[in-house]
Amino acid sequence: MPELPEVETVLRGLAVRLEGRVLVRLAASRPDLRWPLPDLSPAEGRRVVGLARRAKYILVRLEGGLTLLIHLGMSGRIVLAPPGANATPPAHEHVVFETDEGWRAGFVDPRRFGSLDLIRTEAEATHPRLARLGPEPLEDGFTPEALSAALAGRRTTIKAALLDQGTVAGLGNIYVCEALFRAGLSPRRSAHTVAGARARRLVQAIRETLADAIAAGGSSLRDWRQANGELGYFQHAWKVYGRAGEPCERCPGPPGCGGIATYRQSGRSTFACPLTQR
DNA sequence: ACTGTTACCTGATTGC
DNA sequence: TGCAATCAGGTAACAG
Repeated sequence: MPELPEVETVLRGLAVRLEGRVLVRLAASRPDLRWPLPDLSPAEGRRVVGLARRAKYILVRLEGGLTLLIHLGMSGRIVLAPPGANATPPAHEHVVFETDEGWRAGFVDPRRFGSLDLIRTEAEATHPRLARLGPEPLEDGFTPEALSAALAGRRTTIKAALLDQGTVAGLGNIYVCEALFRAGLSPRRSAHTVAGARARRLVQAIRETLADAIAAGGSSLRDWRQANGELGYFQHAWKVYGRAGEPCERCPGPPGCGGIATYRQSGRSTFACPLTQR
């Protein structure tokens, strides 16, 4: 569920309570999420030296060269509880961290597509889940040249290529739809035809979409919340996602356009304006 | 190597 | 109202 802006939002909320603190207790209430949970005892008693994000992963770096690697999957979130708060944990809270200040951070994930690993910090770059990720879209390495090089020769659609975390890291179904709308590119366009001016437009559109979403605290679909319990509000800024049949803001209105179209691409819902996205 | 499909899991919504 | 079918923000494993 959470895509890059939501993960970034969770990370920022979590950092406030974890950075510089000692993790005095880590406890799992089941043996696995998507994969078996690691033995968390090596992390206990260690100080958090910093938090970072790579793609949709949160990296909690601990003193002594260990990193907690968190992925929220489709339904994962972090629920913070202040010291002395009512001890009833939320439903589907599978793992909890407690700091020396008494704050608790619970990993809540009904669908359990999320994951938690404990790895050596020096092995981050070579970890199987991180090694093949493409460039961070908000960093300097994500250029039109890099994007068109990554798309060259690919016979799949631009939408599928952008959902591939090896092309660019952190996009999911919502932000791919939104970025393609902003770029004026059809989700069905062949990936390899996105080069030159189209690649420049797409890089810009992806950057702007993500930056705007982060500024809004992410999108709150259903009851998704930030770590501090607040709702993000970027869902109100969606131009196409979830807006099937509505007129798109770039179209002059009827006649001419049946509104925003929705269709399935590789099992996922796509939303796009059939007139302004080519 | 590349591409599309399936599977993992629960809960909310939709349709009969 | 009840129940079944469908759909969800992700990604790894698989088949072709």
